[in-house]
Amino acid sequence: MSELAKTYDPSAIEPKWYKTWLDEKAFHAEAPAPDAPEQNPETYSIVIPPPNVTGMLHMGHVLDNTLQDICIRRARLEGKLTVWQPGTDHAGIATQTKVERIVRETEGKTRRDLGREEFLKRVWAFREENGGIILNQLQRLGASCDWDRTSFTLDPHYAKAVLRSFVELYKRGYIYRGRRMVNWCPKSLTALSDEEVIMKPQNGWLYKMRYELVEASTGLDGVHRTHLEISTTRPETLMGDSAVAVHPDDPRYAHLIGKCVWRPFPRAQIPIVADKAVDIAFGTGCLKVTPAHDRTDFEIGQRHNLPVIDVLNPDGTLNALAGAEFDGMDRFDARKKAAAKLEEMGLLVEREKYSNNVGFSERADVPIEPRLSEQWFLRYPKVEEAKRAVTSGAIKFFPQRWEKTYLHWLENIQDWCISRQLWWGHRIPVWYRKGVSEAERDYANPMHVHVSENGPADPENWDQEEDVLDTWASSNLWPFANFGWPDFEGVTRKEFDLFYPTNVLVTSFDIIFFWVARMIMSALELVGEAKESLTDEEIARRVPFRHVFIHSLIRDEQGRKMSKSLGNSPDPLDLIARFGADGVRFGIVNIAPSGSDIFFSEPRIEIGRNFSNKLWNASRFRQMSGPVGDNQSLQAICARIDPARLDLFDHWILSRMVETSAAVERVFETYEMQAMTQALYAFFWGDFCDWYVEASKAKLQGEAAQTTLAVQDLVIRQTLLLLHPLMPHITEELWHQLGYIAEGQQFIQQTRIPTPQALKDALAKVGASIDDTAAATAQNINEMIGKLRSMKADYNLGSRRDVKFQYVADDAKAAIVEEDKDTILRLAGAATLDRANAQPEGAPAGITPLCTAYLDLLGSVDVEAERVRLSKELEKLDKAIAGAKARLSNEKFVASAPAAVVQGAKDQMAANEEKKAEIERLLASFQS
RNA sequence: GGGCGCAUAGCUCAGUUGGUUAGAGCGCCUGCCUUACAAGCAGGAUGUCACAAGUUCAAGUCUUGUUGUGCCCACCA
Repeated sequence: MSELAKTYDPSAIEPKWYKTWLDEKAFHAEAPAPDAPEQNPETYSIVIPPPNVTGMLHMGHVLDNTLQDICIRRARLEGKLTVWQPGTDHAGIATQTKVERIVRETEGKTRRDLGREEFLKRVWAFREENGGIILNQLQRLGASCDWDRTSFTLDPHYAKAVLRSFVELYKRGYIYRGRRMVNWCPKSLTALSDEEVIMKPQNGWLYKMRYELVEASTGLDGVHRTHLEISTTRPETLMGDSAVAVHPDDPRYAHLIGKCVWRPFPRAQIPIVADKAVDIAFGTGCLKVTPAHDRTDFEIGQRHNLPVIDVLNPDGTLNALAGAEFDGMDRFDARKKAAAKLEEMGLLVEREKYSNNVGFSERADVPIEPRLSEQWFLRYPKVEEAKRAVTSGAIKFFPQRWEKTYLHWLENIQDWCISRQLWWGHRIPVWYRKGVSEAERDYANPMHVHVSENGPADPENWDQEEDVLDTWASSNLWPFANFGWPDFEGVTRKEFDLFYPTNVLVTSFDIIFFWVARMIMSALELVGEAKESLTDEEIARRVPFRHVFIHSLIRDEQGRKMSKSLGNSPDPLDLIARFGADGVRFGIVNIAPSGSDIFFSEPRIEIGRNFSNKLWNASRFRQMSGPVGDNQSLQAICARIDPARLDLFDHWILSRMVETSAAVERVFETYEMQAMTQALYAFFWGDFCDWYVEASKAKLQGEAAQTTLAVQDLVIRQTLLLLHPLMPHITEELWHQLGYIAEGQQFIQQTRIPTPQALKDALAKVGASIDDTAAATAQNINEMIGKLRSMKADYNLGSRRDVKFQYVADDAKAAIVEEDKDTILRLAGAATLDRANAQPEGAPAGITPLCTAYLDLLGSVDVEAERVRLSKELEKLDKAIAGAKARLSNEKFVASAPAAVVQGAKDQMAANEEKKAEIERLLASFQS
């Protein structure tokens, strides 16, 4: 134990301890060996939401992983066998796009220039180089993951699980091939799921144009028409129009149904069809139908057998079907050109500014195209059970309101397009027979299509499906694939039984659909025997986690999302360098409300750094106050307490310690982590440092010194244990510096954190039970000291220490004041505090819970100022008394309120009236 | 269009099942380098708890409505 430095320097402490923890495998846990005495220890497990393998740590990761680490480290302190499973996600589109860009920039080549095999080599090489970065960054944050278990979604064991899940779901009829409208990203050149499409309001134009009727005619409304007027935001696709639709009940057009209009270019007759999807009230009530390029239009087309005319290439340029003049043109250029051409032809009626929602590709950030294509789809399994998992309570969301979001999504669930036209990912384990064309392929015929984990026995006769799986179709196996599923062998089965289901999933709401719901459904379907439906008991056994802790998103100070392009995302490593990992952890949790979004602000992170320093200095003071005795256990410290020497302040701080321990314990029932930082901050800084330590300074010279130091050691010990999950490094360092480490133990985490009851019991055992009355009296003394300080400040004597006070009190209270006079003098900064029998002449007075105190101004009191001050106080009291009186005189209140509340009001009023009388007396004395 | 939140001090937010005179941090003002800590200490000012009605002995807290604001979902061209 060396002397601590004056200012805490985390850079010296944090890496040192992290390295030691790693070297000693402090975070590693595994199932007990078969011959171990304890075969079924209490366990606690979490799987990390795997970050993208090439990702960089951002503030969202900091919050998410700090919260997980808090849960994990607390579980260790509770003596549980604890596993935090780390790993990374291959992140199909994100990673592939990144490497494609690098290849393009450095070699001027596309992935197709390189070919699939060569390109994948580049991605693996890139992953080799960058794949560990984010994990190292998590280590710098202090994350206590079991790194020996680090997993990657393309590892062989994981790939096996992914293939197994595909084959099983296929066999059970959940996966099928279909030709459907999908969301197509013209930049990434792949299909996307609905969840990967972000709707954004866009300012554009609504074009109103005319389609010439083949035969002009008069409608039921008496209007003679030669044209139909149609509104569209996308004139560039009109070449793909194969009909115009009207509502069947629309009197304006009913007579035209079955007739034709001229599509202007390429000029062709297209029919007018009736369909209820048309909104009579929108625009003119006529809808041009482009089945290839709009979902609704596609459905209308299906109902009316309309041809699908695809005028777009996969990359978003127009093709030859759009006509020679548009062939090869970008879709947005084509929009202008099509509008111009309509205008030339005299068919453009008007163009008005218009704002509508357009779907954008989440990754590439370009407008997606609805596109008809052949894809693999998943009909979600166990949807009903997934709802029941939550409604039955097998899975609980915190905060609970997210359950509604989850259930609502399940109510409206659509089949999931799981194939991606990418190379980086799990290649779909389907093989097509060579020589059988796509047109004649029969998916039910095993001679045409082969689906298995290992492929056909005669691979030379088959071609494997080119597509890979959506990344989320592999990451949804994360909670069970990492604990040995599907082929449990030896000890992994035991591990699975011990660590699955995991206790809690910690994540933010934006991936409830992407990941959380899908994990639940896949677990319900795949963990255990194949079954049509599940009972509540089976659901409870299969779910991947018991709790889902949803935390908020971190935004910048103006409430904007953090993004690279805005440059508003602080670099966590920079913050860690300046404030320490513990400081950043404390700071970010301290500003993270459970409900709404978090507005990041650096000054608020500084609080964490400041708190670290406070903790450090309080420990330093302890070290300087006297030699550290036996601190190796709760019992050893308690044994150093002489119960006869415990004073009011000791009882008070011990009682606050127990209360704070209970408050922190409650936090882990609801995951309201912010409450933990607030409770610990208020207790350690506000109660312990500001009051207890200051009050005990005098005693350190006296006979009670040993007991006082033992109480300090006890409080600091409990604080370190309570704080360790949040601030692991500094607490570990202080644990060792102050001699808390027990014989034969290496780390703080090996200590069982005492429960509030255990603390009380340990104290009781040495005859030092906490005396609540004494604690309350100490509180009164604190209030009295506050009053004395305030009186000094009012007379500009705040910094003087030679101030003289007198007081008037009854004998009982005077005894208390006399008993603790030294402490009061010291903390109030006064020279004397003498008991007087009557009010001294012309001295300003203050009413305290224990006495009326008078400040000796040596005759120089400003009478007028004093009167103003007292009048103000009197006013406050009058208000309080009037309120209490009104209530107490109300019979209904006295009759129906709980007795304690009524009594409280009475006591309060009595005390206030006493105070009031005192003030009135003082005021009167100034009148004379 | 449907759903979910939020609205409390200048700022960011706490405020348990309704129950004394509504709190914290930051910022601001005053005074302190008081021997652990200036990343600190002491003191101080600032609130029609968005608005309106209702329930109740009692409402920041519960109910309804209004306004403002944020987010999620949805095929109005």
